[in-house]
Amino acid sequence: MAEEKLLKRGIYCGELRQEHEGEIVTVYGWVNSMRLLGGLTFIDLRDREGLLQVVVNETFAAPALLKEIGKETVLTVSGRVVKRAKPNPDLPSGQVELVAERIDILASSAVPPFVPEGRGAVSEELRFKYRYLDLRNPGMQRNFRMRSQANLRVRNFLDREGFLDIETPMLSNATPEGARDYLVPSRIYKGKFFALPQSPQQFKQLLMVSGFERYFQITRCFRDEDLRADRQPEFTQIDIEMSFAGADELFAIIERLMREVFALRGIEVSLPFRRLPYREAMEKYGTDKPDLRIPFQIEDFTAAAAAWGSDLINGALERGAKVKGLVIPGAGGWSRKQLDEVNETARKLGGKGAIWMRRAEDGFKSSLKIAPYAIAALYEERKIAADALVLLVADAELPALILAGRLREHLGRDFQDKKRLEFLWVTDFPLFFYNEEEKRLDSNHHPFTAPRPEDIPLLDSQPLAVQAIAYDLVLNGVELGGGSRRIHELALQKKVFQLLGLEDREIEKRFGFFLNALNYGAPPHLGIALGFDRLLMLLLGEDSIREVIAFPKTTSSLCLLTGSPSTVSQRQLDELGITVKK
RNA sequence: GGGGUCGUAGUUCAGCUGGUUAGAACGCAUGCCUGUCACGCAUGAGGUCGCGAGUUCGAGUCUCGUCGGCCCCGCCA
Repeated sequence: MAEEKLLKRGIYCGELRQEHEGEIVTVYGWVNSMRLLGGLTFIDLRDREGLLQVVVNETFAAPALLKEIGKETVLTVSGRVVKRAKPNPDLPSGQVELVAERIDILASSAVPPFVPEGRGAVSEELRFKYRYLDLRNPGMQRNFRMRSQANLRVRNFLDREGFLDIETPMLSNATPEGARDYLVPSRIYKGKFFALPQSPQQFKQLLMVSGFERYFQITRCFRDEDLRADRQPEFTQIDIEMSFAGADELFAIIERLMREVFALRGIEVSLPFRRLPYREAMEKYGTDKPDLRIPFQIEDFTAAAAAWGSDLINGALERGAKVKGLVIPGAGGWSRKQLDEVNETARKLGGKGAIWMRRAEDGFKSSLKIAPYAIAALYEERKIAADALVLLVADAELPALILAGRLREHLGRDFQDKKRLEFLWVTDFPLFFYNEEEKRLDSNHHPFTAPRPEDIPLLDSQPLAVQAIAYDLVLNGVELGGGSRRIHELALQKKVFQLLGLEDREIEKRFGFFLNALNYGAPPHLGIALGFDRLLMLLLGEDSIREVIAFPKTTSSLCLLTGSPSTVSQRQLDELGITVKK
C-alpha cells in the first residue's frame, strides 16, 4: 500500500483566528460534532489545540462522503478561512470558519461509547476501559500538557540550582522495611529476585558519597499497597538529595520550586512556608498533614469536663481519657438529623461517637446528659460564640486527637476556601515509633534518617523520645513529600539498624554494601522526595491523581484497559523456575 | 483484611410496600431541512436489569454469595 501523502500542517484547528481570514489552510483533526442542515453541513473539527467549524456546501461534496463521516472520524480538510457572518463567542476560533474545498477521511470511527466532551458525565469505569478516548477530553489534554510543562519547569529550576539528573536502577533489591515490594524474578539466578524501587533512597545517598553533591531525578516508584484517591501502585517522585547543606537551605530551594511550579497557572505562592512541629500538629489538628484552610482546630476540654457531673465522662476520665473537641463556627443551628449524621460519621471514622453541645432557642442542649447551666458556663468561660457547635470526643489522648482530627477534616470541607493554598512544613518527627504488632521499634521515616545530635545520647535510654531531623511538606491536607537529614556515620547507622531489631547478619546481607560506602568519606547530606502526581493534582484542582496519570490502575489495582495483571504462559514460569500456588 | 456506596438500553439515570408489555433524556439508524453551533422536525431500532444461587404462585425490586467501579479504615519505612 502506498504511503498516504499528508500535506504539511501549517496550523492547528484551534489556532485559527480572524487574522487568518482569506488564507488557504490544511487542518487535521477528529470530528467533534456534525450539524446537517440538508444542503449545508457544519463539522466541528477538533485537534489538540481546540475546535474549528468547517462548512461543507452541497455543491462541494457528494452526500455519500458525508454519510461516511461520524463522530470521531479523522479528517483532513483544506479550504479557505472566512470570517463568520455570525461569530461564536464560545469558541476561540469562533470569529472564523473553514470553507471546505477538499475533505479526506483518514480514519473512520465506530460510534464511541462516550464523547470526549463529557468527562464528568461518564463513569470512571468506562473512562478507564476507553482511556484513549477519555484522554481526548479537553480537560485531560490540559492536565497532561500541564504535567509536561511542570516536569520541564522542575528540571530547569533544579538545573539552575546546580542539581544533576542521574538515573538509578529500576531493578534492585527488596527491602526488609517499608512497603511491600514488587518483585521481579531473575531468570539467570532462579529463586532470586529483583525488586522495583519504592524510592531511590540508597542510590541517591550513594551518589552523595560519590561526590555529586546535588542530585535530582523525576522517577517512577513502586509500592505494592492498597490504593486511594492519592495513591497508585506506581507513581512519580521528584527525588532530591544534597550534601553540605542544612534543612533551612533545602526548605528554601523547595519553596522556590513550588513557587515556580504554581506560577504555571498564574498562582502566586507566598514564601516562606509555615513550620509546625509534629507534636503541635497532632495536638491542634490530630494529624501530621493538617489542612490549614479549615478555620478551627482541636481544643482540650479535659479539665472542664470534670465539672460536668456526667457519669459517662467521669468514668472515661477515671480511665485516663482526654476530652478533645472542636468549636465549629455557625454550626449551632444544625438540625437534629445533621447532628445524628455527625455522630454516625464519628463511628465510621473509627471512634465511639461524638458528643455535641449547642445553644438552642430554648436554652443550652447537649447529647450528653448534663445540666444546661454547665454548658452555659463552658460557653461563657471559653468565650464560645452563641451560634457555635461544640463537638467532643473522649478517649485515650492519641485516639481522641485522631478522631477529632478526622471530624475536623470531614466537617471542615464546607469551610475550605478552595482557591487558597496552605503550604506547611511539619518538622521534628520522632525518630521511632513502637510497632505493637512486631513488638519492636520502627522507623517513622526510614532507617537512614538522622536523629538530632543532641538526642543521640537518648538512643539507648529513651529511644521513643529521640527526635529526627525529618520533615514533611504538606499542602491543603495532602502530604506532598517528605525528607530528612541522613545518617552519614557508620557507627550511628549500625546503631539505628540494631535498635530497629535487625540482626547483624541481616544488616550485613541487606545493607553491607551501603555501610561499607559510609566508610569512605560520606559527606553530611539530606534530601527530600515530592509526589509529582499529587503536586499536579493540587496544581490542577483535581480530586484524584488518576486524573494526572495517563493510564492509572483502579482501586483494586487492575488496569481495565489492558486487563493487567494477567496470567503468563507455563513456559515463562518454567524459564523463571516459578511454581504458582493454587 | 474490614466498613460504606454504586452496578437497569451505546451513555447518564428513573423504576414505590415484589405483580401483566422495564421507562426518560442523550446517543444511534432512516427520511426531511442552506447558517447551524446542545440545530430543528418525523419515524424507528436498541435491555441475559453485572453474574450465580435462594425465598416466593411471581424477583429489576427481598436474602445470601460472587465480580467490578468509587470513598474510607487497616496498610502505605
